[in-house]
Amino acid sequence: MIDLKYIEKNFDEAATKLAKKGVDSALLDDLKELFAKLKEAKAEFENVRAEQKSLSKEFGAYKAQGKDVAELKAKLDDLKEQANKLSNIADKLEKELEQKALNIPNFPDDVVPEGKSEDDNVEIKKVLTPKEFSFTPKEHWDLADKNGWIDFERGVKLAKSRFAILRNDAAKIERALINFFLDFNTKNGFNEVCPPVLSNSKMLQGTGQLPKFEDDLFKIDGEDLYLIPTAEVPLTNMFNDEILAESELPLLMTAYTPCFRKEAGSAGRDTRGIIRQHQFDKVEMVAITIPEQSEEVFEKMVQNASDILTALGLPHRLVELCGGDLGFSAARTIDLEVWLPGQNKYREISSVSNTRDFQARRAKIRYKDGKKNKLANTLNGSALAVGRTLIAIMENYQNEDGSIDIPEVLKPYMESRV
RNA sequence: AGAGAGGUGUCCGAGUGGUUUAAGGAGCACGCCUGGAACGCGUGUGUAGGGCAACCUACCGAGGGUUCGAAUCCCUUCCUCUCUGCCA
Repeated sequence: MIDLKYIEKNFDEAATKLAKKGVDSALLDDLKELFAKLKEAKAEFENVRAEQKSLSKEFGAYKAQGKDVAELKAKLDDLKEQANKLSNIADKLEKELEQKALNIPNFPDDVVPEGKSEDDNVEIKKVLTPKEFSFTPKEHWDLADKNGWIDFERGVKLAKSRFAILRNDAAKIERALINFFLDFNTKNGFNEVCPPVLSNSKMLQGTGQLPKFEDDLFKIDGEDLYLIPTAEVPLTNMFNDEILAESELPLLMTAYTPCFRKEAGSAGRDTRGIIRQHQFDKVEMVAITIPEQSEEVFEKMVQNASDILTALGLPHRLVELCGGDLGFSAARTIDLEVWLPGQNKYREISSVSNTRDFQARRAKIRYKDGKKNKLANTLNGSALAVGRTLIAIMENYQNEDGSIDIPEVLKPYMESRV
C-alpha cells in the first residue's frame, strides 16, 4: 500500500510519480479528501468517547456512594448514541479509504524511465551472443512434436486449454532445471523453502494480488484459498504481521513451486506452445531487507538470475521496465529476456522487482531498528521460470535433424538419460 | 469430521464487569559496576492514530451483541493444542 501520509504532505510529488505509472491524479485528489475527512471524523468521535468514558467512571463512583444516577444516566445514554453515530461515520470512511488505497499502485523509483508500454523499456545490456545457425531454427512446438516432448492434446483433455504434459526428456529436463536452479541459488546465499501452494486472501492482499487482480487467480470453491500465482506470495508473507530483528536481515529465500494463473486478458496471446500456461513451474527468489540494503540486494538478485542463464549458455539481455510496463507492486523492475532463435526474438524469462515498503506496509512486515519498528523492504525475482528455460534450451540447443543437446551444467542432473 | 482445552504486547504469562490507566517475568536499550566482559543493580520499553508537549483515542484472534461501563458476560466465526476417526 502506498503511504497516505506521504500523499497528504507531498501531494504534487506523489501525483507526478504515479503519473509515470499512468495513474490519474483525480484518484489521488479523492484519496486526499477522504483522508482529511476521516481525520476530522475520528477526532470528533474521540472527543465524545473521551467524555463518555470519564463520565462512566463517575457513574461507578456515584453507585458506590449510593448517590442518585438518573441524571447522569440520561447524559450517558445521549453520549452513547452520539458516539455510535460518529463511529459509524468514521468506520465507513475508513473502509472506503482503505479500499481505494489498496487499488493504488506503488510509486516508481526515480531511475524508472518514462513510457507507456513494453516498447518503451530500456535495454541495459546483452549477455552472450546468439549463435549462428546453418539452418533455419525451429520454434519449440515443432521441436516438441518431433521429439515427443510435449503432449498438448492430452493436457487439454486432463484440464483445459493452456495446460500441457511434458513427456520423456522434457519431463527430465524440467526436473533437472528445478534442482539446478535451487542448488545455484542456495550456493549464492538463498535459503531453500518449500511452501504451501495455496494461500488465503489476507496473504494475497499483503503482496498486492488482491483485491485488484482477483480475476487472474484460481480460487478454491467454498474456501478462502487460492492457488498461488507465484512463490513470491508465500515466501514474502511468511513474515506477514511480524516484527523481525534487524540482525536477521537480509532474509534471502528461494523456492520451487508450480504457479497458477488464469491469464485473463491474454486471450489469443501465445496460444501455441508452452510460453503462456495456466500452470507452470518457477524457482523464485525473495528477499526481505532494511531499506538501506534493498538496492544492493536487488543488484545481487538480477546478477544471480543472469549468471544462471550464462551458466546454461543462454544468450539474454537485461531490460529496465518503463513506468507504464511496471507491475502494480513494483517500484522498479529489471526483466531478463532470453534469446529464442526459433522466434527470432528475446522473450521474458525472469523479472526481478524491488517493491520497497509497498508490500511491507500491506503485509505489516517490520523490523526493530534499535527501539523503533520500521517497515522492511521486500524484493522478488524469478531464478528462473522453468518452462521458459526449457523452451530456450530447446531452441538454442537444437540440431538440424531436430534433436536437442543438453547443456553441460545440466548433465549431472540428468544421469538417467546420459 | 466428532469431543475437550485454549488464543492477552517482541516472547512467556497473570487477569470472571468499574484505580487494568493490561500485573509479573524474559528479551531489548541506556546507565552504574569492570582492565574488558558476564553476573549483579538502577532506569526505560506494547502497537497504531491525533495534538506532536501534557494528554486523548483505538487495539487482548476476528465480527456482532448485552451494559452507564467489557480483555472479562452472550452469540457467530477463524485458528492452535490434546484425544478419537480418516489419510500419503
